[in-house]
Amino acid sequence: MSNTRHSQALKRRASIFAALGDQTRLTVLARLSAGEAQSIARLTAGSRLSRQAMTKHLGVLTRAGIVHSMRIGRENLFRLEPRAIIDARSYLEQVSAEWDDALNRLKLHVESGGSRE
Amino acid sequence: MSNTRHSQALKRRASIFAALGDQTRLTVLARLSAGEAQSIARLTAGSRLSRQAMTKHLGVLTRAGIVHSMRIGRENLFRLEPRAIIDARSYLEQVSAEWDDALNRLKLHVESGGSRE
DNA sequence: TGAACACGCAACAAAACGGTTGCCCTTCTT
DNA sequence: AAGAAGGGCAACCGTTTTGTTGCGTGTTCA
Repeated sequence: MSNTRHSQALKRRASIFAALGDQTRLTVLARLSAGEAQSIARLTAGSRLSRQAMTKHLGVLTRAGIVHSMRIGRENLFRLEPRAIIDARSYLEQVSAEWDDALNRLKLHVESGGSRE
Repeated sequence: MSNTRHSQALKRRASIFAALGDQTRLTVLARLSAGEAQSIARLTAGSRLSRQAMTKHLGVLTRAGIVHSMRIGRENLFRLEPRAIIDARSYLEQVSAEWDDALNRLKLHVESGGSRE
């Protein structure tokens, strides 16, 4: 079934948006969007969270593909992974484009006085 | 504090993304992006959910400002509200732009052989 | 008018979420 | 070698989310 593949894409997108749906994680993202990879301790320093809480948030972002990490010595450095962001962005572009199209069709429809389909 | 206003914007954005972070709601959005306002019963018909579950999902989308409804007779019609979508989209554009900038700066930095800061 | 339709509200249960605490291990640093 | 720094793992807890069920209300239509 092509339905299955479709459903997988949907699930993945949902997980990306879900990962973005949290203040703390958006803040982390803002810090990482500066480009520099940062350790858990460093990311924790700027917030009121415990290190373990931050670790969990980073886990959510990682599983959603928004971020990825590499171990360097005793540190675990996290960096932004823009592919997921770009995917989410293009999805929203698509939705709003479809909506615009629908609006334009409706407007034309009304102006032309048509009533067929 | 300007911090408070900032935090409010963050919270709102997070709630928008959180509302998008669900398969069922993404499916609803896809249907509504066709442009036509649809009733709860009609939206429910295409899914395996109960009407009440769908009602709750629509509540989430409504509170996030992604959708709005109007009562017509005995029906409650829901329509897409693109402002929230556009806001979310522009945020993602901003993040990926910042990230691109960071990458470019890094690349320039490496190529020029600089090591300061 | 009465049945069918569309919906709201409230109570409830199961699962997911966000966060904490305690303990342990590895890696630096002195 | 010993302490400090960075972090993983698992158990636990309160809250939120997601979904269900039961029941009541307004609307449409034959």
